[in-house]
Amino acid sequence: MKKVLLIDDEERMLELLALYLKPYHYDCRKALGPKEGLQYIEEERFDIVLLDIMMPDMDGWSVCREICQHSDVPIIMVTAREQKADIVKGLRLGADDYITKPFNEEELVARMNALLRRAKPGNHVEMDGLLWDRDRFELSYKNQYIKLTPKEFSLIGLLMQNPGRVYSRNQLIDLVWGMYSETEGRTVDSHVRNMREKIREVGFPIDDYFHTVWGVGYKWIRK
Amino acid sequence: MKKVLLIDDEERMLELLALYLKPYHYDCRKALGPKEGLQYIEEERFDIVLLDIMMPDMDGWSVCREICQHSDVPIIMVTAREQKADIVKGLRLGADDYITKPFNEEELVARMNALLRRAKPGNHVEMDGLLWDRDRFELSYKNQYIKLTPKEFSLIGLLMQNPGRVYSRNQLIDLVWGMYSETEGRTVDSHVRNMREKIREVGFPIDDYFHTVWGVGYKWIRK
DNA sequence: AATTAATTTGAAATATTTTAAAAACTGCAC
DNA sequence: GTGCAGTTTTTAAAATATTTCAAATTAATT
Repeated sequence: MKKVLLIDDEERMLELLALYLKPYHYDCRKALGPKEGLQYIEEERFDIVLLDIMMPDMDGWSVCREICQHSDVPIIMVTAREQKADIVKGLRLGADDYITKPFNEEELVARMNALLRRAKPGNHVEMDGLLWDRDRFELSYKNQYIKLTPKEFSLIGLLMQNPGRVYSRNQLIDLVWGMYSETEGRTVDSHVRNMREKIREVGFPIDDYFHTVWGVGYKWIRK
Repeated sequence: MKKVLLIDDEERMLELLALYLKPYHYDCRKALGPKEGLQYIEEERFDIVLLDIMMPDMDGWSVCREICQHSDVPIIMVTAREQKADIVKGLRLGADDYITKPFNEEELVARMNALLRRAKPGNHVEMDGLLWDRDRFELSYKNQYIKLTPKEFSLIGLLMQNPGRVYSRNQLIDLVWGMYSETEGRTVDSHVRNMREKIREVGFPIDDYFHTVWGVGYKWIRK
């Protein structure tokens, strides 16, 4: 499910956009105004941003530039019809496309998909703000990076990608260490401990998610 | 220099487009009609295609579909104004953007650049004063030039153009040395060391940007 | 309370990266 | 061709970081 960030200073427009996108199963986050938008950008990872460029507080161009500096996320500008000069300016600043109000549902979705299709797909899972990203080899929570060792990283990745499923110590060794590893089961415990500690430190409620299943092993539970 | 394929069935329109793009140093190939266009696509590699969708011989949609099957090249449709339904259709078929006739030079170029930027890493990247420029084969920091060997130059370029992504030693060898190189992974380390030293010397805080990911490889992080 | 399992702890064993220096190679001028 | 200067690769050591493992402690189960 693709995560979309909607930035507009009109509550009504946010609702409208979200309504349009609902049937397509996008996961929409609504940001009322540029400040809130930028805050979200810093805290979470999005697949695409829809940005209204006519906001009074801080102009859309600044937001566009800021976003580009912080990440590579594709941006679609939402703008009033017939302002070609502005459009060119936006594309120069780093936006990828624009759509003019009033717009129709079909075009909006088509443009979003065209951009998403071209953006490189990554391998990642996200749970309540905790983001596991294989390509970056990073685990982060609200833009705080948690430095993990390779074993810790693989371990939590496996569990997060299969929420609900219990893995015994032996299964974990087979899957993370590789089949026929000589490693003993108790070793897993050490890595689990170290990992839990590191994640606790950044404020993520790891104990609500990463559970010990007594006498069996460990599991990640989806809230 | 970016290679552009223009497909239209009017000689005049081809000339016009080429004329528009001339000052921007694109390398334009003109294809008169869809047949010729598809032939070029099969024979050469282009960075972008401008496709007129109103052609009598074979309709633009088929061409669009064909091109997408043959390659990943970004496509901008050129179309008469106010045919929103058509636009949506095109975006679904694999086009990335459209522009309506009559168009102005600025918008055309802006759209092309936006697409090229996303499709392919550009010819130069800049991070906090450190400038990597492929055309000049130069890395510089605050107007001090850092003399790098070819391997060092490619290495840092690859990493700077994909900030955040981890590259394993083997991936780096495939990408920088070329696939099927016999070079061993440890060799990368040597080049990394030499490069770090050279960049450190001019005062750039390379260690804040160029990170070792223990047990995995190296990555460039965007601050 | 007895039993069993999980967690913590720290130190030893392993693995990886960095450093440094030597060897092999390359393109170029003579 | 030969020799040179610079580049690239290889190699081996020292420096770091991770992984393992076993003993001590704590927690859960019966």
